[in-house]
Amino acid sequence: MITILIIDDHPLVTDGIKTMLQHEAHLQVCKTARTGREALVFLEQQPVDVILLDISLPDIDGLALCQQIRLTNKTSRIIGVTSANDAGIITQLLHRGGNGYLLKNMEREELIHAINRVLDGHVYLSKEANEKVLQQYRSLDSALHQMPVLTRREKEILVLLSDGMTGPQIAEKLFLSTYTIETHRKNLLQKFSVNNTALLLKAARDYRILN
Amino acid sequence: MITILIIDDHPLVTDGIKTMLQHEAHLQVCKTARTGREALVFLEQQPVDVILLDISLPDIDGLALCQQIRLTNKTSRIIGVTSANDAGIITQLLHRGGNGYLLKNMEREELIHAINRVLDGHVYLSKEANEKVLQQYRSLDSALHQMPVLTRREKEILVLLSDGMTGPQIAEKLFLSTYTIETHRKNLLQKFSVNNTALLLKAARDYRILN
DNA sequence: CGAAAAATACCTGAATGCCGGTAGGGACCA
DNA sequence: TGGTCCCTACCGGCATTCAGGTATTTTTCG
Repeated sequence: MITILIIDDHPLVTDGIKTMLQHEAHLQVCKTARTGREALVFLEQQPVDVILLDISLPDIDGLALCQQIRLTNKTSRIIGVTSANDAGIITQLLHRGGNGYLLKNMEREELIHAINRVLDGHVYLSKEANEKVLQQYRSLDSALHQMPVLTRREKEILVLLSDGMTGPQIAEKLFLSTYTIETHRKNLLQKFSVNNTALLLKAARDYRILN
Repeated sequence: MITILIIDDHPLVTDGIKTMLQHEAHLQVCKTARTGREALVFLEQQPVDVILLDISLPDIDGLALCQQIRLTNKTSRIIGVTSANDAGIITQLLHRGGNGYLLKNMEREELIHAINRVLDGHVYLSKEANEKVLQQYRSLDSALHQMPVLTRREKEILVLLSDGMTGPQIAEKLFLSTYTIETHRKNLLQKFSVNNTALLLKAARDYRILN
């Protein structure tokens, strides 16, 4: 018996999914939660095999919830469900421990197929969703995703920042003025279009400039 | 007829793949390239349906090459092939326009299945590769050394910090006082024995609490 | 050589982070 | 019913970062 948890605040959606699954004897929806908190409390007492998570919840950040579920729940398979077909969400979801991605206008067969796939250890992405990702690259703004070109000094300082060193500490280590370090940091922030060091390091990892 | 380009600098690998595909009448390997440059030059003159790209090339960054191919080549399906089974590479590959991910120790059937899937508009990830991602989370159970025990609130705030949010921003999002957020941050810093947020996030990743 | 890029350094003001506390209320449990 | 967490909130003070600049020197390269 495969247990399923549905997280969505629209009864219409949860009912629809339950209906889709009602003739599958081995699939049992053991709980529907309307909020992230409700889901987390439930999961603490009773883990499930598959979690269908509405990412487009208005009151809570679905992506953060996915990551949070993953923190304490290593074996569950999480499938993100959304109506908003935002391309960036997919890689985000995988980043945060998701195993699949479905659109709300899915067919019954696709839902069941997706559940089987993720239980089998695969990642399942809906065809429509994947098309959106490809469109991202087809569109012109892919130039925006261009990897920033960093100078030697900038890379050096980026690494030291990722080691958690502060500006003054780096300055001392490299026998430079603190002003100089801050100038380099400023240029790094600008090149990555971010506004704090945590985001800078995150972006640098995304671009595989940092580990 | 489906045309295939293989990019790999090991003849052993390219030959192996060609052998796997030789009895498939509709699949034709029309070119093997040993360098990224060679592949790009070829693609300018003759686009192909499927590209099998060795990501673990020593002389060139395979992920960057994937992105570069995608910039000028919108319809080709790109499948990353690697022996190094680094979990982080998968989402990177998708982020840069890849459509699939295979390990070099794949079976013939899996290769053909993957080609069919990506041509069908899906994303294909090898089961083994996906398992690695999941292992990241499972390894927590056998947990390493003294991993700090975090409360629910602390985990939540840790995730938001890793998104680059500042204290005041998190406070606003969670309808809490800035003081409260800073208290939680303070406790997190103490639990991980670090003295700034960059090191906190680094440590949390080391403990596989964050991605 | 000459231009462009990179590296260095400085400044100010505002915002945020870090460190050392303290402290009340609620939940859980022996 | 008393102890122990957890969550919440507050304070002062100092350090650091961020966001705007400007400006000089050194390096790189056609």
